[in-house]
Amino acid sequence: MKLCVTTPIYYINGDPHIGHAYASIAADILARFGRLDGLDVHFSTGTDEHGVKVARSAESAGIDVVEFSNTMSQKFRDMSDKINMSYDDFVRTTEKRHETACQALWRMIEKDIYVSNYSGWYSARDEEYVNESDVVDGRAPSGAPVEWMEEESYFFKLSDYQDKLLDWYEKNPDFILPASRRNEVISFVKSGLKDLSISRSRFSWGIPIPELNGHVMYVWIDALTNYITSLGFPDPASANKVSEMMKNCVHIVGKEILRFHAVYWPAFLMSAGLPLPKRIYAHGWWTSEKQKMSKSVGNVVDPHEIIDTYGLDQVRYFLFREVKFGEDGDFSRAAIEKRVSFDLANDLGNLVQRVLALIQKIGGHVVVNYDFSDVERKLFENSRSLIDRIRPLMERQELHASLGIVWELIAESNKFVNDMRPWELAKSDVNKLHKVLTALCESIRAIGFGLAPFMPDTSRKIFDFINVDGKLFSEMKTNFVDQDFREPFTLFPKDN
RNA sequence: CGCGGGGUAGAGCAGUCUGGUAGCUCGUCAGGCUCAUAACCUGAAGGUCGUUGGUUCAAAUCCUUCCCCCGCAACCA
Repeated sequence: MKLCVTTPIYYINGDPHIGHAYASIAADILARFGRLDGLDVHFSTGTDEHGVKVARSAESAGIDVVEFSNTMSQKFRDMSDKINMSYDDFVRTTEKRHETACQALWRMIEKDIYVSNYSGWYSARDEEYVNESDVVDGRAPSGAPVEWMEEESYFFKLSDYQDKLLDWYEKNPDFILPASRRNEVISFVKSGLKDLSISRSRFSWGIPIPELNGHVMYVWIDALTNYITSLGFPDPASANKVSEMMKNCVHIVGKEILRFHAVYWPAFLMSAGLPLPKRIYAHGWWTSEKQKMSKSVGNVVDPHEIIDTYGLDQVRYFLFREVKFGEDGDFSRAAIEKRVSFDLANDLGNLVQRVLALIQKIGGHVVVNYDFSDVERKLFENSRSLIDRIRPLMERQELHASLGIVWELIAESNKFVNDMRPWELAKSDVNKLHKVLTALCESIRAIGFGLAPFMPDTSRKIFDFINVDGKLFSEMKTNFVDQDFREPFTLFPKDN
């Protein structure tokens, strides 16, 4: 079984912020879950580097556009590494392989392409077309005057795909999630699709259209194609991989770019005769301390800063526990501090600590005993079934709910310790004590696996405590054997 | 009258389809327990379920009036 997971390719016009990290971590969680589940995973991310805005930013910074792109792209790569992202490939749209892929795709959809004139309100000062609804009194939002402009452009016959797309959405009701977003897309498509302008001749920082001087591809084909560039398209040797991976592909996107992925991209793929992805999942946006993030307010959350302050796994956990994936949420210091203290230190950290400390007290050795009574059996079964209960949630990208299930097991385990009072069993019933500890080893291992996609470092530490390999979920089906355990250390120290 | 979602305890939400004592998580207060960075248990406070009128033995739930909030409304990377 194959699984392809993608993040958007990030536009390099600004520095990475917590929103970029959020999308990337979400995709990383899905990719890690897939690998632990034994799937053949391809996980790609990258940067989107063409367009007039980038050319202009480079110019105003007095830097060559290629050098500018290198620098900015590296910032996103640094962010990806900072968040412990397990990507297999980082696609830059300025790479030669991507130019090849875009031009090949262009040829494959050429039957749906025609030349005409693109017209719209153009702001010479901003060097871009302005959305008609944003033009007020002949001025762009920037205040610059606009004029009606026409230029030759190539168009994609998107209008021909309206019915095919609606048919696809109907036959694949989970193609777009969450459902509320799917409804928006469907209503948009039903309102009627216009053909899409897919080239520009007014600027040159882009991918040249094959055998056509003076035109470069305009955003859509250039950007969206990255997903198959990463799979080796158009190399014939990769054809099978492209096809199989795309069928099992989950695109994580921001809600602001949903339409491109849910309408334009499937239309291009249909036109090219390539398989459509399995899922387009639109995530929400974060506010910062209840306010929209903006440079002028000064509340933009820098992933590096926040990770240095709270720790990587703490941040990864917070982002996917605090808010239901797909909805908007608020990022606040108070909220993350509370989650770290209560959920991580008190619930999770303390569970691991109290159990392993107990084992140390009895000499660091557990005599495994699966001859359970009903109480231990219940914890054992809930532990062994953990991943099977999470899997259907992960298949629908319900990341928040998945963590909720893990915390249910953590709570159950803590309660189990309270109820069984193993510190007393150590004096009264050693045989029973080892059954209790065996059940707790099972639950801690299950918790480690449940956390593994979300908090890889923490998970690794837990596995090391209990001598678990931790590479595949299938390990959870094996019984523990008698063994010695080392002294544990505190997973989430509270520094007053 | 563009399409859609929503207004339920301090916060975030479920419940509305298939009417029947208003629920979950977190927070607050009091007690118990304590192996541990503690957790758990017991009890308590806190809601006229946006508004108006109606149907009904009974309405958060069905019908109706009005108010408010939020998405989407195409070239936005």
